[in-house]
Amino acid sequence: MDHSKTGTSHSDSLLFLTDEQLRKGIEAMFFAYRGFTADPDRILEGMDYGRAHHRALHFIHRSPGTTVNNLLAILGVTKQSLNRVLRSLIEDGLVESRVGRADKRERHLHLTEKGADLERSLSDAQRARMRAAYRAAGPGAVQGFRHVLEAMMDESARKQYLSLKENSP
Amino acid sequence: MDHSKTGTSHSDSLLFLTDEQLRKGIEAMFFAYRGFTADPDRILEGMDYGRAHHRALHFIHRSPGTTVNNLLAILGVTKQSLNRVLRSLIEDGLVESRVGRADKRERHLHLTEKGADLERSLSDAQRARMRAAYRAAGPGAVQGFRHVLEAMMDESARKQYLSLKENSP
DNA sequence: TTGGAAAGTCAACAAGGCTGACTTAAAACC
DNA sequence: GGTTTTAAGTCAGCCTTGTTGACTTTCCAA
Repeated sequence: MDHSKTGTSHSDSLLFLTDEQLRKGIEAMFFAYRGFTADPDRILEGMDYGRAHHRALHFIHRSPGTTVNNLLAILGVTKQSLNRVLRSLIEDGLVESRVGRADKRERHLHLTEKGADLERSLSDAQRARMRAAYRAAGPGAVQGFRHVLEAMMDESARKQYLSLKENSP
Repeated sequence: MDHSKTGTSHSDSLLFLTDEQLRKGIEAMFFAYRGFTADPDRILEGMDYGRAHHRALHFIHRSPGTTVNNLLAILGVTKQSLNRVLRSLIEDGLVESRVGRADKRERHLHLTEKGADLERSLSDAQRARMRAAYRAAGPGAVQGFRHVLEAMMDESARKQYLSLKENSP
């Protein structure tokens, strides 16, 4: 297989896709993801919580009343892994677990006021960075950013991403 | 603080930056990063290696002869953490560590043929996904994608990202 | 020649993934 | 009504990848 730049570029209808360009994109993802998680990580360090707790808080906030099974599917982790995180959040009074009314096997998850406070401080920080990045890149860039990211997801992730509240495109 | 949609949108010269939009961007990063790492992860599972090994191989490939200290700065991990990864790669004959000529304290890292083979299979998979995403999103989107990601990085990460071989913009 | 930087090593630990086995309760099925 | 399936939770144990702290060896440079 030929991995030189000419290998993909000359035979390709989209000439801009050199391996060089692709490598830059890959590295951009790597470095940007670090920035993306840096602010919440900073807030959480020192507390007993980590990135896993942040993710749980985010998706419970986004979809109040979601079930444990739902959350498992979204986060893509095992029940045991999530349970550890969820247990500490419930014990500390950040998350409330309510027995389902229609189906009593299910537990519906909600943030308490305290949980909502932490979630807000985390997402404020993350949104601030995202907002700054969007502003710096300009309106046109935002659409492209989202398009590429959506195309990069696995099928199942894309479905989860697109589901729930559909909003203005 | 007001976190409703109107809180940021009405007083803002860039009207598209609603909290809703920002949340979508945040979730896009989360789901896309999973897709981004999925293919290499699949290749590495079963081998004794993980994502940390992939990262080391990538940056040694990109900058042959880089020193350990250099690599530490790029990867943003501790010496001990990298050392464990590097040791196994060297023991398995994927990476070669050469004593520096000018400064014999330094070790310069190179991929062996075997190491280059693995690196190639990993980056082939990752590039294929990136290429598909770029194609699906179209030429205009790629610029926007990169602009937003670059703006999202920390200062130090951005410098590292922009340094080394500068290529066609 | 001495101080300090670069590299490596050892020990111990934590977060957050994983598998496998098992319980409980409730729903769904036949 | 009895059986099977499902949702949740738990226990035990493992792995990877990150961390800190203490220490040694090498060797450059002031």
